Amino acid sequence: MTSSRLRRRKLSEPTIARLPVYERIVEEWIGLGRARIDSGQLGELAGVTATTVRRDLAGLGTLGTRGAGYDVAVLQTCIGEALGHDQHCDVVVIGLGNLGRALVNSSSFLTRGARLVGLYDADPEVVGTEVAGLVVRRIDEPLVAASVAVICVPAAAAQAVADRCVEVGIHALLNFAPQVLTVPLGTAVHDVDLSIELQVLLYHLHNGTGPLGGGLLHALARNGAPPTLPPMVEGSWH
Amino acid sequence: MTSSRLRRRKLSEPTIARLPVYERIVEEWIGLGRARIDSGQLGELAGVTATTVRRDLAGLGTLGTRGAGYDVAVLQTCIGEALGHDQHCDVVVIGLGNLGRALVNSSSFLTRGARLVGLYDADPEVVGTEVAGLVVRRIDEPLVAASVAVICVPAAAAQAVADRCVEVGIHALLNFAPQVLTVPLGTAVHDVDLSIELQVLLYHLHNGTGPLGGGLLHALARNGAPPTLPPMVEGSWH
DNA sequence: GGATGTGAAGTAGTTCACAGCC
DNA sequence: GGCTGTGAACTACTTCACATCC
Repeated sequence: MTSSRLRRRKLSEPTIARLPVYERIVEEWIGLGRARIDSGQLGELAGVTATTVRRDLAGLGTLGTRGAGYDVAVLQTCIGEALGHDQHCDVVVIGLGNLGRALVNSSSFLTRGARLVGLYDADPEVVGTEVAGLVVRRIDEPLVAASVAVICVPAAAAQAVADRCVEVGIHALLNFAPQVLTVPLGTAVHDVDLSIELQVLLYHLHNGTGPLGGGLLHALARNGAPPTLPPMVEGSWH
Repeated sequence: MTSSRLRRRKLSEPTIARLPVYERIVEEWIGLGRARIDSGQLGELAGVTATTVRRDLAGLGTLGTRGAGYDVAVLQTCIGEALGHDQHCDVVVIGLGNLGRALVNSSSFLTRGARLVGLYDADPEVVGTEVAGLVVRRIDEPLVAASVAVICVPAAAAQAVADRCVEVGIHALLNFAPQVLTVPLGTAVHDVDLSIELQVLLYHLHNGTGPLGGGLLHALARNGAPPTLPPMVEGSWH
């Protein structure tokens, strides 16, 4: 089952962040019944160069066939294994305002490799209701055992929530609150700040090279890639 | 008003993404009544090294005072100017499901430099209601003039929405749908995939250096920074 | 022929180390 | 003394170019 040509070398951070993108595209192609994809096609859809795709995938092992591209089933398997989708990771979501609900109801957020095991909220109106198949518990109830906590509470409440996570042994936090969290050594916090994405876009609109025509594109799309693709561009600067 | 020591050199992409983080921290300090901050403090709160902070800020001009750090008011002004907060940018949000609502109601998303000018949704239940001070319009009504569209519709609807944005002259799209968008040259798409953040975290949990203790931290927090800071770590790998 | 996989080159970003100024 | 600002060194990532294999 596990491909023998699998390699377990350490992947670079940018590569890891691109793997979920490749995975989604590959699954789209599988859904469309297509059997193979080459690095040029995958790169165009993912917004990166063909060379980058090949280097990223080569890091997982010898997945392709020279002259014929990649088998999408092989890619799905190997990318999934690299991301740890063969194992399950227990996740609790704390805070079920609009953002928390958007995440737990998303088709893509908690699907692969993650298993939702607990929901918590402070609002008495929300506690006791069922969201995404789980009953929401009071935020001051004991947290169930989990590996990851997703923090979607208001900024003012985030630090207290983080403290409680640490107490019960959750050492990986995904923090959506715009609030710096203080945690002890041994706990990892990853901040996701949705406003940054818009801020960066605004920066480029104001300071971009040129008045929003090709100039912006050069700033936004892949760095100085020649516009080989005639009618489309998928800019994913990150 | 505008500081004369302002510099307008081009900033690197990672620097631009860190400026909103510095801005938020500086504003927190202003709210606390503190007058100055040094690169070490700012770096610790932002999860980067002091050197990185100094290099980032030096890109905006000569903002600090040797021996005394930075005046928080100066930082707020200069970072705000760099990000274009002195100008306003018209933004429409399309799709008012949980994610769209989370964004327009967020305290930080549409505050600085952006002005919300239109909301659109397909659901007849939602159309006509008021959200964040604006009446939601039908998604097939003409879009108002804007510079940026934030796309929060389901993946299946995203391409049609993008096409309509391009038609009415909106050439900067912030796409939250897990869907590759095809747009003509001259339009910039920036994809935000919330699931990637969790995927990357899962990768590190499964493949991290060590069994989730200090090992994970080293993988997640600033790359190999010596643990000088005694009780806290703010990991922000990105 | 055609597309992968990869050494080599190039580019971008970070960190070091210290001169300069308060 | 302390902290900024920055050349220089270093590290990481991307891109080029091509040998390799189907």
